[in-house]
Amino acid sequence: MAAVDLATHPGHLARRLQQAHWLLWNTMVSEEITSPQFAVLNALVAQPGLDQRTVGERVGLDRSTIAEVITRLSRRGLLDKVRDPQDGRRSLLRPTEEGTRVHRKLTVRTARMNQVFLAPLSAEEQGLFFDLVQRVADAAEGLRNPAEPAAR
Amino acid sequence: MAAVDLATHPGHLARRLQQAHWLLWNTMVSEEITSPQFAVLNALVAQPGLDQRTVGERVGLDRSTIAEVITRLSRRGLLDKVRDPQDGRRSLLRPTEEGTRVHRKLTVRTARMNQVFLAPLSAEEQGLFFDLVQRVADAAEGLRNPAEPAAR
DNA sequence: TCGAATTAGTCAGGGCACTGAGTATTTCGG
DNA sequence: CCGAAATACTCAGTGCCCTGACTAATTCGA
Repeated sequence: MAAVDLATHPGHLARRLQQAHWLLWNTMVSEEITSPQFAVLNALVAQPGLDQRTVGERVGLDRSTIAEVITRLSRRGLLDKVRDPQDGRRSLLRPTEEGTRVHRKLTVRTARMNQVFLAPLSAEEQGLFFDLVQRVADAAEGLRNPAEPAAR
Repeated sequence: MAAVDLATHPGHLARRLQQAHWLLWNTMVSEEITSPQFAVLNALVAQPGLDQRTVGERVGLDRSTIAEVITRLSRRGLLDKVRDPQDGRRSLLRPTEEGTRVHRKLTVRTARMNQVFLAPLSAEEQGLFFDLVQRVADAAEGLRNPAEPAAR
């Protein structure tokens, strides 16, 4: 009676979108390495020697989650983790050779997957898709840090 | 060197979108009841007496996940779960009074939250957002069931 | 009618995501 | 120089999400 239509709820849609992506990733890219794992690997290939916190920030994972992801990647031998001799709090990360190789392989597959994923949209629509989703996500993330204290 | 820009990856964007939504839900709707839990409650308010599988289908959760969500809702006393006397395989679900009350309360808050979430977009853009995201999600979900065997 | 599918649900296992509390290390102010 | 604050990370706890293997119940066909 008083129920709403979930199709009008952007959050529900967001969840479905991610599930859909997960499915496609799993079948077209890899069953071993997940999308967040690839994101971490990608960040380290771009800039080896980053510490955990920074990588997490770059790919959008909190301190706990990034720790888990790194543990798994390290267990698979795709990255090395060493204590920073300059600052004993940090762990410095860099991809292994195997990690670099895997990253290269998945990059190709990921590109193909993205095409399939966005295939239902025209080129202009794809641009729009990125723009709209990014603006919504950015705005909501912005609400987290209540925007620099106005005064001073 | 060979790293890609994650901003061009729809999957990464989808993940960020969902995280953003989760954050907003948590602060504006409820810290107790999650968005998937609300979706299940909503389906049962619309149609009490559904079985687990059907509810899962309606809200987009697989058999295992729907079972967990229902356990939690039931533990909180928001729904009743009874064996179908007509078909001993099924569990029939219906919201309790408390469940209905909670659903009503959250419906109001959810509407407010959705407005804030989509605030960065104009009215037309919001329509577009729904259309684009829905089409991408639908298409990917469609790939799961390889579309009715062409020749019978 | 009786045995082979089919169907609903459970269970174990792996992974993502967040919070709050706790530990170790560094930095900074007095 | 030394203690308080900040910083990086770990750990425990909760919840979502999926697969594959299993159990119980029903249905369907020979």
